[in-house]
Amino acid sequence: MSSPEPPGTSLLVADDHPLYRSALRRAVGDVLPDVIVRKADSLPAVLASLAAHPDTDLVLLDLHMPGNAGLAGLAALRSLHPATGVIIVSATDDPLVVRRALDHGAVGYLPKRCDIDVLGTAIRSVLAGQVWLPPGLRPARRDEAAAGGDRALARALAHLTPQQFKVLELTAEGLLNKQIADRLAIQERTVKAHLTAIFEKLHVRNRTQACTLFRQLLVREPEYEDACD
Amino acid sequence: MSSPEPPGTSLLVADDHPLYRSALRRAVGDVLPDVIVRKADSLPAVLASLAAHPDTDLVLLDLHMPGNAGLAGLAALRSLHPATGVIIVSATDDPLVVRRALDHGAVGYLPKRCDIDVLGTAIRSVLAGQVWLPPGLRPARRDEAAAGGDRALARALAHLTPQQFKVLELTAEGLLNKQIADRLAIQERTVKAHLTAIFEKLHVRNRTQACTLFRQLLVREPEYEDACD
DNA sequence: TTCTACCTAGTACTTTCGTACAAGGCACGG
DNA sequence: CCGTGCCTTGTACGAAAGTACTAGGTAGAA
Repeated sequence: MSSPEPPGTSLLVADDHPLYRSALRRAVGDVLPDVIVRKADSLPAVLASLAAHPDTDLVLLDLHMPGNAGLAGLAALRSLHPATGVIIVSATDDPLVVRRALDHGAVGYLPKRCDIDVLGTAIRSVLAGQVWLPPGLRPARRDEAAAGGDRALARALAHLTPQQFKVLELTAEGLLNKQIADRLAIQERTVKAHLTAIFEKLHVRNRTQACTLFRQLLVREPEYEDACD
Repeated sequence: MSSPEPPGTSLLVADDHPLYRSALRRAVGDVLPDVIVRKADSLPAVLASLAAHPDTDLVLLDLHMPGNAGLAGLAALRSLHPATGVIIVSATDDPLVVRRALDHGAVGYLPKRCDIDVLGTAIRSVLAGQVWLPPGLRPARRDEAAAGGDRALARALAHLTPQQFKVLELTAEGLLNKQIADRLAIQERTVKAHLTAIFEKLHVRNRTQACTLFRQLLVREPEYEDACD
């Protein structure tokens, strides 16, 4: 606690809104000067950055950005980089969304309108290995027993390999096996092999049911009146 | 306006919570004494009641009840009984959900904690042909231009025949054509015929995509702390 | 009655999906 | 080096899905 963060700590800010992303990055830089901060504006960019810097300790992830509709991106991150922590940054403060994010392995949840000092507190807590939630949402942490199917879903998704995850995503978009094969530059037979493994891991019997499960990850963006950008 | 409701007006209260259902029914009876009020505790019960009483003018529909996850029940009602008005009664007051309900043909939205006199006002407004929303949610009515894909989805779903709707529901549950056929006591070929028609009406190419569209109707129940029952 | 929409079912066919079993290449950690 | 997990592909097959066209029965509306 006395040495807030080790020198090698690195962090990734993922938000598709340029102004907010910059503000967030600057805020982090102010609060934690010794931390390396990178940026990404889309989910592919996040994955690319993590691939290039596997030692990244923490990602501040916007729930809604290109290539990431809802919790799917979080699940993908958790599946690909289990060792990297994820704090969700979202305009939503629906307790249900918060709890689902935690179920899927987020270690923090940051409403977008929080203060800078809160930001610092949250990041330090998380780097210290704790889960951080805004004060108003703390109770959400407690109904773990009453948690819906998201726990099981998260566990199952975590067992998917990266390629299987991609196949599942494309399947959920309604693509044919052949189309998926073309997109991934592999044979259709390989797609089928992946799907068979996916079905087994998710405990479903066909692509429609797998699609249903995966679609539960999508969280709709609430539409607010204030057009502050 | 001077004669609030015609003598033959009939109304259906659909809520799976017995206490709340009774309270709602009594409240309606107090406010509108000349109205026939029926009750239903599940979506099948609602459909059965409407089948028995096609002249029902208005349904007070809970968004979450057995057989009805989210907006699917509303869409089914609108598809089967276009002439019957529907007021959504829900614990949710998410503006997005409100607007989606309106997109799918609801003519009113009633938060569960509203006063009795508000209830009367709402019902009278709706019976007079107006759309009624609680004061705090009126703005939601205005962003019709910015409406998401729900308008198009609602239009497409409204064109589905009752049987097609059932087939789509079962398909979205991940059932095989054969299983759907068994459930509906028809031949598998007939199921396929329905599905082909459904795909065309929804402008999709296979069951996975149709399932995706239909699943957009599901609205998650927010989980509140108060366990008042 | 005639028209229309819906539900149903048929034949015949192609395409897609999914499974079973086997196996080579590759990267990584013990 | 060896084991392990992942990705890939193969063969072969059966099951399911989807299309195209036709058509009878029924019920309600014009």
